[in-house]
Amino acid sequence: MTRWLTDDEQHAWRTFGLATRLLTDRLERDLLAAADMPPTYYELLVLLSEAPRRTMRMSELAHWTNSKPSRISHAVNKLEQKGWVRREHYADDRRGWLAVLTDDGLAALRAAAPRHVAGVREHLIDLLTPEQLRQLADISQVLLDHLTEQDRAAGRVEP
Amino acid sequence: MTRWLTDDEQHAWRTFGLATRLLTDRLERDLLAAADMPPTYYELLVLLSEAPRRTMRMSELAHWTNSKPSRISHAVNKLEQKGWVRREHYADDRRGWLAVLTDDGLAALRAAAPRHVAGVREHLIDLLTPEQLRQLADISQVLLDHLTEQDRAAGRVEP
DNA sequence: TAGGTTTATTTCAGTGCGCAACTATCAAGT
DNA sequence: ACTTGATAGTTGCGCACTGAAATAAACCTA
Repeated sequence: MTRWLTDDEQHAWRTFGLATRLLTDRLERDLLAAADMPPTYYELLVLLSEAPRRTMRMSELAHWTNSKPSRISHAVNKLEQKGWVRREHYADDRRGWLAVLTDDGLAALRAAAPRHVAGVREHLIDLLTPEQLRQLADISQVLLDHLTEQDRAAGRVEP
Repeated sequence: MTRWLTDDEQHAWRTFGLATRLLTDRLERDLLAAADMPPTYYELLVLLSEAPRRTMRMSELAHWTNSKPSRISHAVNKLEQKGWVRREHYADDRRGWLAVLTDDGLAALRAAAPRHVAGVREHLIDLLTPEQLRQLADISQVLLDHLTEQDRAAGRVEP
C-alpha cells in the first residue's frame, strides 16, 4: 500500500521537477548556442580545469560524473579531436590514463564561462533572495548527502 | 565584463545542479527498471491521464512538454505500438489529431505509479521538513514563472 | 608464472531528437 | 469558387549519446 503525496507535496514536487527541467534545458541550449559546446563536454572541462595539473584519471572522471567508463572514453575522444584534452600515460600504473586539459581547452572553457555564468545568474541566482539562496543550498545539500550515501551503501564509490 | 559568482552563490549553484541531476538520474533509472517505462513516456501518460476524456491534442502535448512536434509524433507512435495510446481525429479541425490514453495505458501508468511515488518520497519529500518543502515550492515557482515568462516574451506560447 | 582482477578502449546496437520535406486542412482575400 | 498562405501533423534521414560486451594490457598474489 502506497503513501500517496498530499496536495502540498504533489505541488512542491511538480513545481520543482518542472522548474529544474526547464532550467537545465535552457542553460544547455544557451551554452550550446553560445560556445558550440555540448553540456557534457563542459562538465568534463570544468572538472579538469579545477584538478591539480589540470589532470585527472579516466576512472576519476567517470566517478565524479557518475558514468560508465565507456562514456568517458567516448567523450575524451571527442575532446581530444577538438584539441581541448590530451591523453597521457599514468606513470604509477601503466594501465591507467590521464586526461589533461590543454591550453586550448582552457581557453575554450574561459571563452564559454562568461555566457554560462550570465545564464546561471539570469535564470537562477538573481531571481532569489539571499535567504532563498541559502535555503536552496541547504535543501540541495540534504538531497546530495542522501543520494551519495545511497551510492556508498551500494558499494559504488570509495569512502 | 562578467559578474562572477560569489563563493556562496557558487556553492548554492553547484550543490543544486549536482543534486538535481543525481535525483533525476536516480528516479529515471528506477522507473525504467521497475516499469520498463522510459521517463519520456511516463510524462506523456501522466499528462493524458489528467486531461479531460484522457485526451489531448498533439500540439498541446508538445506545448506542455515543451518539445518539437516531431518529438511528440515519434513518442506517440511508440506509445501506440505499446497499445497505451490511440489516435483519434479531431472533429473541429481535421488537420488535428488527438492522443487518447487507452485503458491499457491507464493500467500501465497505475502499475508504475506506486514505485515512482515511493522514489519521490524516499529521495526528496521525506528528506525535507515541511518548512523546507514549502521553501522549495516557493523557489521553484519563482524559477518557473521566470522561465515561462521568457517563453511568452519570445512569442512561443499562448497567454 | 598462472590466474584473477583492474583499467581502459573499441565495436556494435539502440534510443531519442531535430531538421527538412511533405501532405492535408483551414482561413482570407479576390 | 480559386488561389495563396498559414497551420497541424507525419515521415525519413542523419546525428549524437549511451551502454553492453568483447578485448587487451598491466597489475597483483599465491
